[in-house]
Amino acid sequence: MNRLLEIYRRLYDAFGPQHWWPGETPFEIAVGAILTQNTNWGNVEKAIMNLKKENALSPEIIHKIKLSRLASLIRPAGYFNIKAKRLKAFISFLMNEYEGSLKRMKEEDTQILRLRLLRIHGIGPETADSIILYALEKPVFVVDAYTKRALSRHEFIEFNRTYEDFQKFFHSSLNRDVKLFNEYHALFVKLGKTYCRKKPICNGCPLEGV
DNA sequence: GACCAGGCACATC
DNA sequence: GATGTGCATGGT
Repeated sequence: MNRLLEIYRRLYDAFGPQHWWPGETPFEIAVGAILTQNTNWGNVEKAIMNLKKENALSPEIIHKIKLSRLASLIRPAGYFNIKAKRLKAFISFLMNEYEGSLKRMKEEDTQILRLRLLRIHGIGPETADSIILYALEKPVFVVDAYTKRALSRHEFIEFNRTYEDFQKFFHSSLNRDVKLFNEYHALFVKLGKTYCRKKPICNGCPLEGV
């Protein structure tokens, strides 16, 4: 039995479907992926609400809006000066290379696109993969801090391995399935919020004894 | 008041 | 390649 599928089954049985990503459009998902960097999702929702309220949640508006104005709108998400620049950088890329269209971006070869996203200032591996998986619905596995904690605590792989090492671990033993990767990552986040935090609450953890 | 949250870039050794 | 630091709001 594939151990990673065993973990998936346990998480799914414990928590059920997670209905990710929370967002109405691919563009909103991509914006959320940048805003949620090291930040509680509730704060991101407030920032996105501000953008919607001002009718600013579109590539064209964010592209031309003043940096200081954008920063003040996304203030609740934290790191707002940095994230305003990161949003601008991503959207310049989207406008210049794909006519502001995520549908166009989706047509790009996945590996090429991933490398191009990683060259954008402020887009690292987790953000790039979140955009590819959740906004563009292409099968790459998203690794985050919760995933690393859970797998290292249960001695599957050392915490200090690289992002790519963790990702390969999943890619090499699971089918490249968008739905599976979507649910699996979301379940790791759920697990992390419930049990596998910096200060773990291991009692009752569904991964006990895997 | 301390600690944490769905990272990333940059400096320094 | 490894380690340390700045970025910042809001909930527990």
